Amino acid sequence: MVRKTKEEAELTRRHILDAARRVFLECGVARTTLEKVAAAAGVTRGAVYWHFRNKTDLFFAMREQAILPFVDRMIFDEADVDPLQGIERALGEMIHIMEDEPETRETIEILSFKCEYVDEFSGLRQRTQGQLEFLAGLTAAYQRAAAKGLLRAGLDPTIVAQDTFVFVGGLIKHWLCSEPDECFRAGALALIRTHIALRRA
Amino acid sequence: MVRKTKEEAELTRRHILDAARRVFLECGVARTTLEKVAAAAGVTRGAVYWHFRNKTDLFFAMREQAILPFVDRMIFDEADVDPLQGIERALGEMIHIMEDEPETRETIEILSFKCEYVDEFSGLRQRTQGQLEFLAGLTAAYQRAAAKGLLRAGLDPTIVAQDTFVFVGGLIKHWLCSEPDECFRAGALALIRTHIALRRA
DNA sequence: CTATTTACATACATCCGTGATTGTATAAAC
DNA sequence: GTTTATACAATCACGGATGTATGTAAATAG
Repeated sequence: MVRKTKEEAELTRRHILDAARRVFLECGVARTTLEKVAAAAGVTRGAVYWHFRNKTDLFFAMREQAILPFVDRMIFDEADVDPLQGIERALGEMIHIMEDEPETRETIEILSFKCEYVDEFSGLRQRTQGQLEFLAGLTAAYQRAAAKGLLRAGLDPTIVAQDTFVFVGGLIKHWLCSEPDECFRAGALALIRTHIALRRA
Repeated sequence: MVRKTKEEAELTRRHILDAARRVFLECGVARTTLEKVAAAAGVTRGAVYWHFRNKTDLFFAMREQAILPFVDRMIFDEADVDPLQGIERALGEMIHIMEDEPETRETIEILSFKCEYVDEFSGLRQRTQGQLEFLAGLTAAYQRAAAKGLLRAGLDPTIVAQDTFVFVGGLIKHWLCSEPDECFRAGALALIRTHIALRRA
């Protein structure tokens, strides 16, 4: 049997994407061969080339799929009574996503440590749209906190937002570097709590 | 003329290392070919293979050379009257190194965005000895600050040290991502100042 | 029921990077 | 002054990855 129904084809497409993530994670993007991906997906390179133009296309497709749920859940509620708590909740949400959504975590791990930002990938390195929105959301939330008198006196909402933005970048990096059983992971939420508490009036 | 004197040979070795850094930075480690490195250094692959066993060897040699000065200058003075200011100075020093030592900055940029942590490189990803020492130094400095009553009440030195450690990781990442003329770079020192000020009693 | 398109598998041509081998002129050792 | 080791350059053989071209059987359209 060769020709598949549309639903089956969509299924193999997903299989290929899943396989790509696994192989990217294990071999790195550069050393990943479409042959390896195909084998991991139980198909041949023909199938991969049918669904994706080349490795780059496959990479971006995988990225898109995993990044979407991430940004969707990183929203700061403008009607929040306590914006600082809202920020803390959002950061905690990040940790939880990485904890119990392996697909997303693995993709972030690939983007962080398993690919080289050159040529067609160099565009990803500049702050992406999602990152800028996140920073903007942080800034707005801190401004709302300041307006409510919840922010410690003398703190510039813009600066603290950048500080938290930087903190998040480092947090993700170190969280991914640490082993699953390492105390750093268990302490991540405490770290976030301290981070926010430092800014509270 | 083929055979060179020892000093000349050492010079070509340095040329190759410099060229490797440039090519790694532009092409990424994976897409860097020893032919490119050789061409950039004005020699042939024969010379490269004479001085280095292979690309991995060359990579680690480049890394060692640039990382050494970095850790040397990241020392916390135990006799410091104001440990918090000592930490602030150390973090500022990092920024200054990245600003006016292009070799070190480029190497860190390669390590951050231009190589994939798989196989022979995966060992670099776990916290290295230098990183652990840095974290230990931070913790000790914060403990000294706490003992002197300089740390804000209720703060655990271990936690704040981890927080600063995470902050540093994020700071380097975002600093490298930002363009040289971007306001983020100019504001880095202010960010560090705020970061420390938040912890002061 | 026929024609056409789909969803792949298979086969092929090409290039590119690597490592090893060989060649060689000179510096250094004795 | 001869020998030997050095510091490369030049050449070669090889595998491996890519993209494309072709084959094909079944699904779908008409």
